[in-house]
Amino acid sequence: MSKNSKDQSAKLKLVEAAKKEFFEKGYEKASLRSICNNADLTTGALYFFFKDKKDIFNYILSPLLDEINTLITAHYRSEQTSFSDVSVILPTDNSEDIKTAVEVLRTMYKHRQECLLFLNTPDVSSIFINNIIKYTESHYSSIFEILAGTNQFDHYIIHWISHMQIDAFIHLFLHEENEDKAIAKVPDMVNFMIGGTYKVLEKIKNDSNS
Amino acid sequence: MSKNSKDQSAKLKLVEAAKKEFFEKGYEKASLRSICNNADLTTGALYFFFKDKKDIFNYILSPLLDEINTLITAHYRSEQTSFSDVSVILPTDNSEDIKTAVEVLRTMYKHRQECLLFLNTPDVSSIFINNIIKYTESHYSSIFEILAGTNQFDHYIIHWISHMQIDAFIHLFLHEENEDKAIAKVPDMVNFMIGGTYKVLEKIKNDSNS
Amino acid sequence: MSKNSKDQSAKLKLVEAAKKEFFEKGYEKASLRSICNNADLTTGALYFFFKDKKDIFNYILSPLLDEINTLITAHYRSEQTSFSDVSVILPTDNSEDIKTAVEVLRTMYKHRQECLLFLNTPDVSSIFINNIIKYTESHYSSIFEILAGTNQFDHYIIHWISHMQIDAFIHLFLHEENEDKAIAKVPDMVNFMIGGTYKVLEKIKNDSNS
Amino acid sequence: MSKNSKDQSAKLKLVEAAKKEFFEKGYEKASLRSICNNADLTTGALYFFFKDKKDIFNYILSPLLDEINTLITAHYRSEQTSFSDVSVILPTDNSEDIKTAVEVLRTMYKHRQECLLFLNTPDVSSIFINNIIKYTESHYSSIFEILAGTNQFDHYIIHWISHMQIDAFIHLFLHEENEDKAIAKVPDMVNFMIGGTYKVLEKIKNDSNS
DNA sequence: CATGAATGAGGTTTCATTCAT
DNA sequence: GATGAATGAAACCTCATTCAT
Repeated sequence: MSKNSKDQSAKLKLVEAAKKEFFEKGYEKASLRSICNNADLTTGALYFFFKDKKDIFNYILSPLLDEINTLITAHYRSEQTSFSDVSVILPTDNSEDIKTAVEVLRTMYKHRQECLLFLNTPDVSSIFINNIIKYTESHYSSIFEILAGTNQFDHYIIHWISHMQIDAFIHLFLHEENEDKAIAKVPDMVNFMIGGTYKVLEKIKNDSNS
Repeated sequence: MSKNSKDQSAKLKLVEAAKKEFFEKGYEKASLRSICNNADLTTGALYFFFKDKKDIFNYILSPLLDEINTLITAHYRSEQTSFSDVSVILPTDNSEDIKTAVEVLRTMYKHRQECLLFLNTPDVSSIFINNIIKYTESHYSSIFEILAGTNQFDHYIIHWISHMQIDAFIHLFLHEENEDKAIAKVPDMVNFMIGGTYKVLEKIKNDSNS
Repeated sequence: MSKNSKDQSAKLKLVEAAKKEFFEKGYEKASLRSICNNADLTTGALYFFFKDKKDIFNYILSPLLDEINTLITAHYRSEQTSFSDVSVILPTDNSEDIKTAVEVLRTMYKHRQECLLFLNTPDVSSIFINNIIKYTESHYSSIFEILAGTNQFDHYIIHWISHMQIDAFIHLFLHEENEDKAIAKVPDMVNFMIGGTYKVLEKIKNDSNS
Repeated sequence: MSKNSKDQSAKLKLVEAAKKEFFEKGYEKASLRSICNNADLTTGALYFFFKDKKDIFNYILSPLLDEINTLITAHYRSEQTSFSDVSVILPTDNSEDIKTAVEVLRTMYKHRQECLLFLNTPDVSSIFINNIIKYTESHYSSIFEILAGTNQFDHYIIHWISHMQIDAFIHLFLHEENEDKAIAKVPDMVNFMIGGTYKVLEKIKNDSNS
């Protein structure tokens, strides 16, 4: 046991100081010296635990990103197997999508600090987010082709809808610090997206019939 | 006259080199030394033409931002005078908004390079964009209250719709290099937004009646 | 142990090089690059030990200034308690002042190099010296009012006498490198000051009687 | 004639801007660019009129320094011829000295701005002032030997008295902006100096008799 | 006379990183 | 595990000065 309850392991102290520094100043402007000073340690100590600046940054984000990755890949794996009767009234039966999205949202709130940092670092987050958008996009692509009965339409609209869907969750997360309040807003957002998607599908059908 | 057609004025050379550097590396990581080297000039020369790093950055962006500001302020000035019969079929009569948006889009393509740089520099662009979102938001707020017949609803949804509307144009601009192709996609996006907005309004009405 | 007696700690080498540079070129024109070159170190090393240019400058002067401040404040504290029978033959009983002044002089010689640097940097020294002059002035002010029996006289003369008294010690320090020789000259200077002060007091008395 | 009464010759404008800049920032920190900007001219113009930074600085000071030099040299030339009966009551018959000093003081006030600048630039003024002190010193030296009847005394005291005498005028000039008020204070200062000098001479006589 | 452009050297400061101890 | 020292490169910026026009 440590002599003092305020004692933390050096690594933990570094990580805490780094989170603060990275979030406040951004990755580039964050100073390792500053991190070490705030952790009451020297730079040498940091380099014992971490390879370099990127390493400590990744170390902070990896629990969050791993968890999200797990959720997403699980989701898309299960999706390929299901996908049966789409003859429903709603143009998109995205109840599974929503379930996953809510899970992701919960994970984001669980690691709120890290997630804010992540979203504040576009160089890192954009790649990750774009990947998720691409998954979403290919998913919608199949649905659209089935529901519209054609693939003769501008696929940009699908990319955009996918982007918006992901962005909607990010926007929610950034504007509402309370997790439950955020989740309560999800149905409205989904409602909006369904309304929009329905309209778009309608137009595609009209265009293909004329 | 210049000896050689490849000769450009030093200021122009600096600006071109700076655009490239700023876009590739971002404002913070852009190096004035590097800009000057690429422009075949010394750093002293840059400081003859520009006060400091910020100054050359602003110099690059100001034509774009000035033009957009002019468009937007003109738009919102005219809006305060009109706003009469809303008893139309479409849930939102945003034809004027769209006209302005398309004008803004045209301006963005006119200064495409600068606009990409601008959007790539969140520290600068986020403030500007958030302002436009706020304008849009207050505009939608009035419309929603009238069309829904109540203001007893979560205003976050309006903020989000406003955000999406602006974001839609930015997304379009970033993903489509051809101006006319981009503009051709606007109706689809508007269609989507109308469909979504309609759905949201419907729900608000139902909720307020029950 | 160091490999070589010529090895000094890097900080010491920096301080020595800085003393030289600051004294020769003055604070403003002194170059940190030049200091580091002369200390066989890089500028980064300097910034490990010192916050900035001011910091290394202050580091050099503070032992001197702290010692002098201690002497002066002790002197003025004790003075407020004494100050009893002024019915002495000498117009000014400044034996205590002289004692303090000699102590200050000894401190100056103890840190001769630093003191020369200090006096060579008017931006820094003038504030410090003016404070001491002000103390001296208020001291003389009381004495003059008592001895002259009036305060109807031009107080500028007191300010000037105070200035001269302080300046006398500085002049002595700057012109005589040997401490004991300098101190040997103090009585003559005091003698002169007493002669002058006596004359001035005489005149004030005459003026106030007429 | 100029088109406009506000038009000044370019040289004059430069000189006025330079006086301000040099006085406010000191010689080293003064910026030629800044001077030229304030004079609404370019650096090239400055270099048409003046060789370099030193040149414009000297140009500003030379009228003052020339006038003072003329006064001083005239004074010391006349002095070598006079100097006859010293069998007077006053230890030093310095009526001529005072007359010259007052003339110098008047010249200083005539060029007050330049003189403040001069005194604010120790690198320049100290040489000039030391020269005057040396003149004064050699003058006092002769007087002391005659009046004391010996030259067996510490000549430092003469150097110091000379320094103080010059310094007294500078101090007066710096602390009193009104010329007539300043001159009115001269007799008190002279009185003090005479009192002090008398005391010192007395001591020298006593020492040489014992 | 004067401009406007450009140089080149120098300034202070910050930083990630390394390494002997 | 951790320290403290040191590197070396690069950062932004300022300046007196020059010169073709």
